[in-house]
Amino acid sequence: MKKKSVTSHDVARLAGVSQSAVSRTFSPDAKVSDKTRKKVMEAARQLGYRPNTIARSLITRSSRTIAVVVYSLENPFYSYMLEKASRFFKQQGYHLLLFSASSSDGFDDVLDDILRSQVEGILMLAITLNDDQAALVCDYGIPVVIINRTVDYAGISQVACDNFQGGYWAGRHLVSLGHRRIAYLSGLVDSSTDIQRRAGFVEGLASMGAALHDSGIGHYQYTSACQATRLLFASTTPPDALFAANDLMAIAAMEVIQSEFCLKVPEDVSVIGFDDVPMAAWPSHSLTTLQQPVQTMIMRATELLLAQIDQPDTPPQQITLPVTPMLRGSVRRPSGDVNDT
Amino acid sequence: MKKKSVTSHDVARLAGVSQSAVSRTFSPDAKVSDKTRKKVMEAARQLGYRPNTIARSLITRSSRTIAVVVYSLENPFYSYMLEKASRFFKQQGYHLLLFSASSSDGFDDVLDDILRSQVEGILMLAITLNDDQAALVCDYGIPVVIINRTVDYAGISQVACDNFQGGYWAGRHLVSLGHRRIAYLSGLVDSSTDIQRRAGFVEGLASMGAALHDSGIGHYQYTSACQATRLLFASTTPPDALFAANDLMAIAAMEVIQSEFCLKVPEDVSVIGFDDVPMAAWPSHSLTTLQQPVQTMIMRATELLLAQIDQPDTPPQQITLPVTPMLRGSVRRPSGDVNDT
DNA sequence: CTGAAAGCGCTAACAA
DNA sequence: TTGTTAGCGCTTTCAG
Repeated sequence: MKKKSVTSHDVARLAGVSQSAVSRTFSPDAKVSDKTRKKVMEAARQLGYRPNTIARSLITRSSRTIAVVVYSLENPFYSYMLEKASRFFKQQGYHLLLFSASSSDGFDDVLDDILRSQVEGILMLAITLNDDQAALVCDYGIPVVIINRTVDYAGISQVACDNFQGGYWAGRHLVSLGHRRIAYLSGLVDSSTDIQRRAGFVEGLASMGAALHDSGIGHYQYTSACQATRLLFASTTPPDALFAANDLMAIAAMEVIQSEFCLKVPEDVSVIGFDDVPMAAWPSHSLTTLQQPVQTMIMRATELLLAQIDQPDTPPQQITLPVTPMLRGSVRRPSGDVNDT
Repeated sequence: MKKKSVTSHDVARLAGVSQSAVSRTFSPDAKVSDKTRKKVMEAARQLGYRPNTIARSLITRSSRTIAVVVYSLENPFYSYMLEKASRFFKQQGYHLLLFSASSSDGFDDVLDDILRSQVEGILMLAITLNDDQAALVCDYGIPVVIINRTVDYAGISQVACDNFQGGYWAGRHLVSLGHRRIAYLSGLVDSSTDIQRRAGFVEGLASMGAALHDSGIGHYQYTSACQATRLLFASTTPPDALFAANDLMAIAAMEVIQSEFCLKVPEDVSVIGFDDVPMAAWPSHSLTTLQQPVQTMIMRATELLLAQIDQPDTPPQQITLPVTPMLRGSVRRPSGDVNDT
């Protein structure tokens, strides 16, 4: 447990070369003779030398670090993204600095923290920026890509899915199945995804001459969704179909519906989710849901971020990807000829 | 998108003070007159100044950054830990640098990367170090805490559960329930957790006069566990009880058993898992499992790491916490008087 | 309490 | 190709 700290000087001394020779040896685009390099490498090995990234960052003004901000990792959808992002950036030679933020209140502090850490880009998973925050980051000239949340600020990139369309499909599908008491289980009511999914859903219902029967709020979380479901089904006119703003809540709802209200899915109640997390396909859930192309989303987001870092004049983009309905066992089978979108 | 970069000099100039005054103002233990501080703060605000963490780290030789290495985030057990760790360290003023490593092969590169980044501590989730790696880190004097994996190297701290005891309980419990064709579903056969759980299990069986009937390997993953389960149950003498090395695999097994082999859990097959991830308690799984005290584990680990950073003479510790059997619906009810451990 | 000066470990001109 | 020389933006003595 000796606190040493081998510097390039030490290596230079041992190798009998200048300190810059050492630096060059450890620089990607070296211009060093093989002889020098060999000497340096040997000395470095002997001393256990490793270049100090911090010092390097200070002078090159590039930390090769990305800040990833997550809201919660409870949802496998985001832990999957995080994992993928981690591998992608590592492969590109970037490090990931992980931040978590509960809400966009108090995010000011987190943002301040991020800005001090000299990251070269920010990837936000399901978190948004308010106008001041957006202005701040833009002013700093640091690229941001927001996944699954929108922000009304040109200059900030975002990657999301067609939430409206997904909601719309869900609405029409449930009506087409003959449901009439159709409820919506919100995530966070002020999140853009929730707003869009809900709007699409309501419009989908309307397009079939139906309307929203009831709704609850599940905060995109399991336990909260269970609670909301209890409220919904304790009503004198409980829903016969439910569209939840994400899979985690849809599954929570199914658990409550089946185990606490002794209703059957899909016989008594149809349930549709959103995301298509791996779990949704497990036989015991068999959740009909709207698939978001996670892989594509994270790829587009990470590539976009890198592009903006490498070429600061790359224009920010708002990318919207299509969702795909995944028909599984949690909704009734169509009874007869309904023409569905 | 202007690439500025306000330094303490700029602030000093505007505030009409020296650059050191600015530095002091932004140092936690400042010794600045209120008048100066006020001037500095005003100038800083005006310019949007934020101290450069990198420069600070270089001179203070402390990055206030912890490296967290994860194996996979598919298992909610670890994504939960990561989230908790993130919040804890943030609260302590530390940043988290996220690394992922698939196996301990090729971990050399990751370790090299970590060492270069001047982190002050390393937290490893379900990944271990080989002797060389352990020696290397110790030599660098950088504290490491390994969660859920052991390493034969004094000087490295580890936090884990009594895996042997957990396996032992599972073994005895299944036999006591009258099972005789008892199988084990391995995670990664060379992981310490798997080795210990299996050993405890086998010994538990033996203590009741039973022996392992069969086993499979599920790599701690869902899909792999499904595959292993298929093999196990396609046998002419399929198991009537299964102990899986983690919950994810136990759930995978139940899915396959029920949906593909049309067997009932627990009537035809009893299943026991390990971890007690939140999902295990969901009614549709209702998995009997051995609870690891995640909260405690992560607390102990993070506190230990911090202690070792703050006081380098803090001795490394090997912490083993007890596991708690959680009896749920995935195992038969005891039929008669069995005396269980 | 404040400013001047000396670096932290490294990269990047510039000369040799 | 190499060594020499300036710093990167900050903290930290050390005088004043």
